[in-house]
Amino acid sequence: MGATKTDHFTESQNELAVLAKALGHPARIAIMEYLLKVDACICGDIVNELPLSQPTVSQHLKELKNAGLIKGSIEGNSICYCINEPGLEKIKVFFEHISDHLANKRNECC
Amino acid sequence: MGATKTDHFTESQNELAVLAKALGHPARIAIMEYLLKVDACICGDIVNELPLSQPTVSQHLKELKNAGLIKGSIEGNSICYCINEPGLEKIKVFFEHISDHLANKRNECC
DNA sequence: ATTTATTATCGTAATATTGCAATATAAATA
DNA sequence: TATTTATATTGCAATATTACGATAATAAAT
Repeated sequence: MGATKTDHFTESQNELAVLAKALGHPARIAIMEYLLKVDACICGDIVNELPLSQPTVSQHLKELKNAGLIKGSIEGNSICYCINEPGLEKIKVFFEHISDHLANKRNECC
Repeated sequence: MGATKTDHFTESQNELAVLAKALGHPARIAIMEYLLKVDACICGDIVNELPLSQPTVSQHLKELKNAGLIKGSIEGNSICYCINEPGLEKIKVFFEHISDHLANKRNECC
């Protein structure tokens, strides 16, 4: 045991879970926020922005990339990272759906 | 090692990470979707809706509750679970911010 | 070609998560 | 009160995540 039973859930559920999981670490939230703040593809200095070692940051970047939340391209002898919109779009839609539901019908039982 | 360095990040970053992490499992996405679908506090049959054992579902419910995404109250000899709006609001705002940023300025470098 | 700078991978230790059987708890009902 | 019903907790095994030092890989600059 210990492994998630992904095959028992829908593709959509697994996809959302992967995206949410990728954001489920403060370092990865910090990376996303930084990429938004500088408003550009950022080449390099993400490591300097975080209180973590270079290998650890590299690993977090890899996870965000695998989840489809950021993308990176080679730019000289550094790598250019930026936000990948399609990935974010999926989560955004999920929360929009939730908001719609909650706005339409307020159940008061709890 | 192995423990997340929460004290090196801001409160907001940790808070968002906790919320995202709670949604980072297909079973918990499924629970949220079910609570939305039935559009009511649901008393009981969540276990029947999921391909997991009762203790496992109970544990997932606990995690969603700890993260502030759902709330539960005792209702006879069962428990009434429903979505906790303030918790969802925080993540929604995070994604709205991201959307705004991306809408305003499209960088084409990647 | 060698150095320098930047990012990725490997190896490993510490910790966390996932899942379930067994058991406990609490309320309703016979 | 005993029984049923619904949910929670405990304990444990399997697996995943987090973090970093050491090392490798890559590409520009010298």
